[in-house]
Amino acid sequence: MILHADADAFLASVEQRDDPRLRGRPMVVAHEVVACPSYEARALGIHAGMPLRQVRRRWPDVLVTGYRPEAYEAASAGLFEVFRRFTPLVEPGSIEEAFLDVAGRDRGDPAGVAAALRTAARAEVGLPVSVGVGRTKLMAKLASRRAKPDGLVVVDAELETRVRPRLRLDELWGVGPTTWGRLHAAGLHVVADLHGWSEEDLARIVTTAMARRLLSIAAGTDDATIRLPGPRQSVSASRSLPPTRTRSKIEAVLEECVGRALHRVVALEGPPRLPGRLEVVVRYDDGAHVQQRGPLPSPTLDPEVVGATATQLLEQTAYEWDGRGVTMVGVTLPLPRAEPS
DNA sequence: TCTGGGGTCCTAGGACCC
DNA sequence: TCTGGGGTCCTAGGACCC
Repeated sequence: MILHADADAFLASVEQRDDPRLRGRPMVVAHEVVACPSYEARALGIHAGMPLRQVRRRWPDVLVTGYRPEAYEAASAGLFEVFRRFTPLVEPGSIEEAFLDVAGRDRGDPAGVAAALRTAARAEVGLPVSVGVGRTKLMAKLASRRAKPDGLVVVDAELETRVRPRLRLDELWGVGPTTWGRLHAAGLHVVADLHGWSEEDLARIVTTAMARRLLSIAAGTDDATIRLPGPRQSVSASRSLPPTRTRSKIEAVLEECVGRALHRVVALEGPPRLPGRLEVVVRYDDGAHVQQRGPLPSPTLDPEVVGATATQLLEQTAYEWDGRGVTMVGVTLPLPRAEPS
């Protein structure tokens, strides 16, 4: 069986763990906008993405904390240490969630393992972790969603048989607004609607990979394989800013992003990995993104060289001649595959 | 109806080689 | 010299995730 373990309101829970005054109270982790509300804040109607100003106006008593990235990374490391003690087959989904394969482990029934894992995470890391148990990754993930907050849900074979055909397609992991729009337009709403469709026909509506995945979900043969994480493929840094077209400001923010990204590449474990290419992204005040990519003169971690290339790519976005204001700039450093040498 | 700051994966098309 | 077929690699652009 597959477990999906997911820390509840991760950022807010770390803050509440570290500051007793925040416990049991509506609070948010925010910087201009809400990144993570505590469950007490969610009960009021506060959600991620809400402007902080609005929160302060409507709920003056809600407590606000800033970000502490180091604390979140440490908490994440602690959680994964606990996970890996239960099984080496751990597939990270993000800093706060993972799939675990506990089949064939001599540790009792999966529900018992899941309960023990929740207890261990609470005792050792101090965080509430919800766990879903299912035959496939999809089932485990849906189960953990329903287990929140701080709960455990097991989807056994019988429940799966009843639930699977009725799943809404937009609930499925990997189906976003675009794909859902296409499926909906074709009259497909729940998994059972896929009955009788061939991959060929479905691939005329969505991509072939998506068609294949959807049909495997309908057939109950969807993914139950844990994939162990490989080396990181890219490192990026970005910063949003008030709408501007002032070149010096934008270039300064870009330089800062280059510095942060390079710093993080240097900090990666293992042999050094030198980026040979660079991507620069600009977001305008209407939400549109523009990207420019190009090679570095040679693979390097030299901030001067990377910064110069970044500035050139920034020029190539032609932001200065665009009427719109720039609200975000960022860089991505694609990393070469780490070669066993 | 989407903040901000991260990431991954898939697909199409072109270059290049045999 | 031209045509056709095949494979691989790289890049650009999206969609989606937390």
